[in-house]
Amino acid sequence: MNVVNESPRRKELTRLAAQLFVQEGFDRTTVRMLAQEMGIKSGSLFHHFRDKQEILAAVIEEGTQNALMLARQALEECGDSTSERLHAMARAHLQTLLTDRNAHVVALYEWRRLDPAARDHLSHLRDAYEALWEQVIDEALQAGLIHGDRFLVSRFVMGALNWTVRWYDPEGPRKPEDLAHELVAMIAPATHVQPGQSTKV
Amino acid sequence: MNVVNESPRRKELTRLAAQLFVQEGFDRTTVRMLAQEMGIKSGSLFHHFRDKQEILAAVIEEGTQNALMLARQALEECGDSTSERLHAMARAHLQTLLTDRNAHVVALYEWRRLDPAARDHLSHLRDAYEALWEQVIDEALQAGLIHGDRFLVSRFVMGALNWTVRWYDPEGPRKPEDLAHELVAMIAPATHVQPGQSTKV
DNA sequence: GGTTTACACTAGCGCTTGCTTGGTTGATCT
DNA sequence: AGATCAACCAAGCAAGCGCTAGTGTAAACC
Repeated sequence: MNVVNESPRRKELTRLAAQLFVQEGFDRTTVRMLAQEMGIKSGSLFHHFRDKQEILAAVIEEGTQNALMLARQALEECGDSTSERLHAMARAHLQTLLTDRNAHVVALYEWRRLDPAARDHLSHLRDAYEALWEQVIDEALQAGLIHGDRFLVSRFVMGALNWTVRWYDPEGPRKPEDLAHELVAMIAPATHVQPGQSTKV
Repeated sequence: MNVVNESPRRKELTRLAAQLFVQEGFDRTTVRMLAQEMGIKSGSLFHHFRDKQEILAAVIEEGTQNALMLARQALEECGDSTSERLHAMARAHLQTLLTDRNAHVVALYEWRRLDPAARDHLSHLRDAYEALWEQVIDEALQAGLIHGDRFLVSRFVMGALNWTVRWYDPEGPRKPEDLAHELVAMIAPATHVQPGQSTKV
């Protein structure tokens, strides 16, 4: 059984699984549905994954790794100002929801279906991501850009962002950039944003 | 089959079902588990509900009706100022999450498990609740209390609030009142809050 | 006093589930 | 040419699923 490695085939299967998990939910997605989507028979599935749980864990790990990487990259590439860093984080978050939507939706909705071992492992990844947010929010608090309780503000912001998967329509007129702008404007109204952009209301 | 009426027995069963749906998720909760929790045999369950779907719909309807009622009541009882109305809505929302937690978590997490007919019926209820929010946010926008896009701001606020079920600990030191205060302070920092309370930071 | 109603029971049908088993294929390596 | 190995398949098992049929019983109603 090809349980340990990270073959390209396994990656492709993980991507397909994410799509099905979003459409049907984890519990309603049967191994036979997964196999069919992948163009193989259900028995063959267990050559790539130890069990159904491991497919879920693979989907979530993939998505979270990706988000973490993109957020770190966004922070490195943006300017030093606190306002720019807030923007960069919000934009990166929303862009991953756009480009890597399935894995993220699964991570948000099916987290509780993970068994304790997988949950423990993956929560470290998630904590690393949330730590990035808390750090940037800390900076914004110290700079007087936003006000309030560190813990509560970061939870509220994460909530507002994560909730977007429920209503955001990538085909609509609003771009991730617009949402990020609006969110930062909402919590830090006095902010001067990136050069070249006016503070729209 | 006692499918139509709203017997007290049925209400009690709905409450128990909500608890199990939160613990296990809808799909993982079997009719046998539900029956055992209710102290009856699985066959007897179908005297009270047509099928398993109907139990889910009952749970969600109960919770949403409740939230809508409490929000309307809160708006009637609070003062006329926009700031007070914002506060009242946030406080009411968080208090329902505290007192009627199970039904709300089910409504948030298991919405997609509803069949189309039930979803259609219940979405009207939910829309009525969200309309209350949009109305209050509209007032706040017009009063210049907060700024931004009407649609986006209300979605962000709903997200921040709904997300609280993921991290809020009712046993902890923070009261719903505190969260409501902090949220309003975050999006409307210049607000003068209720008499007798200082703007804490 | 007979009928209806509400609520519960027992027993199990028909089907689906995650997963296993034992074996085949075709490419790659030595 | 033989060995190795990932990838796949056909067949099916044991368990569990939602739900039904038919029955019992005590209280409520006419």
